[in-house]
Amino acid sequence: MARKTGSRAEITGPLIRRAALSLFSRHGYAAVSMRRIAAEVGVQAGTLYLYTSDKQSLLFELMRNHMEELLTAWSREPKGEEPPARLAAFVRFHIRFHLERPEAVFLAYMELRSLVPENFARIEALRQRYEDALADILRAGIAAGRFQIADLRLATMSIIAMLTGVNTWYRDGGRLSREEVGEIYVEMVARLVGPDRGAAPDLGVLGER
Amino acid sequence: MARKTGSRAEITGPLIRRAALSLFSRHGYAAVSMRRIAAEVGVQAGTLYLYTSDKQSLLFELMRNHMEELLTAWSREPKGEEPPARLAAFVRFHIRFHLERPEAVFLAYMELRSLVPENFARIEALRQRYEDALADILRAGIAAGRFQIADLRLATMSIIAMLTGVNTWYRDGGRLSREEVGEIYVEMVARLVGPDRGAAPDLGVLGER
DNA sequence: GCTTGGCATGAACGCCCGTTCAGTTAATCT
DNA sequence: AGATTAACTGAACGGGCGTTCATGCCAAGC
Repeated sequence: MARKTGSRAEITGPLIRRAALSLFSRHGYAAVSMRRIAAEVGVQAGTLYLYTSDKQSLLFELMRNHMEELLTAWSREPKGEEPPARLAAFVRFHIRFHLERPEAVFLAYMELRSLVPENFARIEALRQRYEDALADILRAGIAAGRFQIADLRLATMSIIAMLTGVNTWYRDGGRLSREEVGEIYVEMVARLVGPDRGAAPDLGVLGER
Repeated sequence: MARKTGSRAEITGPLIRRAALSLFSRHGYAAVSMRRIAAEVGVQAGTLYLYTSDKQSLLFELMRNHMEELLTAWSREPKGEEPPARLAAFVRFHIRFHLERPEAVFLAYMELRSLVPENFARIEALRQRYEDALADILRAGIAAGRFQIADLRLATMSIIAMLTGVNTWYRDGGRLSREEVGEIYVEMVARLVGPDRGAAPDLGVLGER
């Protein structure tokens, strides 16, 4: 028979990570003390060291966990065959995934400079793999004559930047749903990469709103 | 007769602001102590308080100064008449201005959360005015039938995000000059906002590289 | 009922923080 | 030469920092 509840440790660990994520993302790594994290969880500062070796590791594990979830989730995403469909899938996935975990996204973008060099390199490598996933789609689309792109790297960085930018302004309960935002971005990104209009929805549908 | 050199105070003040900008942007506001800024300038910590009322004001003045320079510079920029030309001017201006002062840009984007609410609101208002400048161009282009845009706000945010993103990867001495990057972005933004191809340079020119 | 061991405490360590201010220096003015 | 003043020092204030560790608690296993 299964346990009804986990041991205390099995609960406290995640609680610490959740509190650290929330506080780090709101106030910044350097501005949040171990004592403040502990207070949020309801324990003393010393207790944190039963679950993490030090403050830097706590930050690094949060960021690594986020980046690995991102890569895993994208690898499991249904993507379609043709480059335009794959690109549309990437846009929808990116917006949905990032809007689901705004704190982790904010942390991963803002606290890179708080990582010691070794940890920075590891996170950077994971981020690079994600960028490459998009670049691969664009490259395939160029090769297939479906995209018209002046510079692959600049197009890649532009798309990532505009998609991630959604997190800075989107609020639930606003004018547009997440899905509506996703569809408008699918359209804008499709224009950005070239003249192929085959797989993109007709603008008129969105224009009617 | 005019003074040969300024008084010490006229030199030390700017030195403090420059050191604070550099350190804040590299390590973050919370991670930089007043003593460290003072050491960079070559004075004792107490001296800083002859030039700023406190650490928060030092940060706020740096951010406010940056945002006001941004708005002033844009207001003085030659812009052209037609919306497509104005949009291209905005793109070129944004990239040029931001690449000229990466530290201030980084600070203004990363340290908003370190501002007390009153200062945050003031910086936010300045940023809003800049966004509005772009939104006004897009609105005029829609009204003139030159742009085809599904959602004005989303297009505005997308363009700002992709342009500001240049600062995260551009390095002098790299594959492309600032001007080349600017022209490629002019082209990508032109596609984003609609089918009007009149004012945009032919892609072939860039494609030849 | 007693022992074991996982879990948490809370005091302590040495250090750094933002800010103040009485006192010192050195240039300028009369 | 002496007075004035702007510029800066360096010590001090109260407090918080990350981290360690001897000690205690209490539920689980015998």
